[in-house]
Amino acid sequence: MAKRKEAPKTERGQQTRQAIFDTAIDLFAKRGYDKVTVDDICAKVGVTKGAFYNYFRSKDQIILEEFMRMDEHYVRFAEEISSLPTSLEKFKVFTRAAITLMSETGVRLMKVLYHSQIAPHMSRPYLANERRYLYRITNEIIREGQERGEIREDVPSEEMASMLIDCFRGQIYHWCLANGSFDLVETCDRLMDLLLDSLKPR
Amino acid sequence: MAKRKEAPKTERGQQTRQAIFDTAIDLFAKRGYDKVTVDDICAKVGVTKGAFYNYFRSKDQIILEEFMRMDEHYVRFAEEISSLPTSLEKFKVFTRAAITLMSETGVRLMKVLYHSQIAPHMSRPYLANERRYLYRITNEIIREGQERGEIREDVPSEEMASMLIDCFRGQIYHWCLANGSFDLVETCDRLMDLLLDSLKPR
DNA sequence: TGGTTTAACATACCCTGGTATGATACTATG
DNA sequence: CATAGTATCATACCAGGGTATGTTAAACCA
Repeated sequence: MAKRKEAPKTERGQQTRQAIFDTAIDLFAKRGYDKVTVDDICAKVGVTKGAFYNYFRSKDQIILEEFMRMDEHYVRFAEEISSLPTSLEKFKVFTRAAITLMSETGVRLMKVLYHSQIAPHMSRPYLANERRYLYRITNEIIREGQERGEIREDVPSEEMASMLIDCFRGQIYHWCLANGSFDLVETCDRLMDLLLDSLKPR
Repeated sequence: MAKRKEAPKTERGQQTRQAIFDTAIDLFAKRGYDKVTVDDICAKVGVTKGAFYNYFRSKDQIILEEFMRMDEHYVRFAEEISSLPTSLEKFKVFTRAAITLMSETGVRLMKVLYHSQIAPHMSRPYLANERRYLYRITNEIIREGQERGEIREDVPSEEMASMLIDCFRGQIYHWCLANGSFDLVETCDRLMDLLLDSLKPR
């Protein structure tokens, strides 16, 4: 599922791959993604492009992999909300945690991600992969809410989840466009207030 | 405001610029944006890169300019909805017209736009320019609705407009990610049903 | 009319992400 | 032990967007 180009098969390969990854993330954080060339990364690690492209299919993929790790957090969030009384509250708290995570990740990294995911050659963008925990958990919250009669049932849960995620994603996209010049969490809180109303049964 | 690199100052310049623009749009439509090089465009026009970059600051800007023309349509839409009875209906019809326009523009072009607008070096993205007609008109509809008591007043109209636009933008982003594999207008119609509820006064 | 400016291009080049291919060294197998 | 296979990397190269620097020719003055 992770779609890594190819996992290293030797101990040495593991280390090289890891060194490339760590160095890249470090340099990106310091200078910004577009100010770091693949050659820069390789030079600092002490290898050449041959090594880089043996383990990563593109420069973008470094960012994508860093982002995919974030998905792991969602599972933790899902556990933490299990005790909340209503589905609406679960949705609210879970989403807020996710947005906070984005915010902490920083606009620079998020911007690179949102940029690369919509690139012309990108075939199966990770962001839209409905098997991600983000989708599965959101869908489950909605579905449960519908079952309990706390959420309107005229829209299938999958579709509802997708629409809601897209709404917040629009805010994130805007946040990236604006280079993080407004508080993402705060804005999404207000959006949440709007959306929660529309979820209640007719 | 248009931020064109530099407008031609002679008749000949006008024609060259126009020829480059028309040829580029034509080639993009036929082969797709990323399958057309700047040299391709220049070759067909019969000039060199020197001419191209004298009139356009980047390859992306061709797309952006095509898109900026679409903004003109919004003014027409705004006139057409002026006779509708309620603000909610105005918002609904106006937004639907805008989305339909995107849909007709095609996912290929929209994808290039959404991709280039979020590029690392992009400083003042046109999409987020709040002086665009899209923002001004939407804001005016909301403001009027609040004045009439048809729309909740606990959120300032500018902020409300921005949030709503972002919601639909999230759908468009998703649509681009999915390479247009679902019906954008239809999906946005369903989203509209959700959002309208949440706009009503508390 | 001669000199000066400047718009409109042409030429040559750089930068950088990505690829194609080859060399090396380690491992498994007969 | 010889051979084949394979993972890891190095070298050389390409493509394509973008830039820096001329060169030409028309317009504009004095």
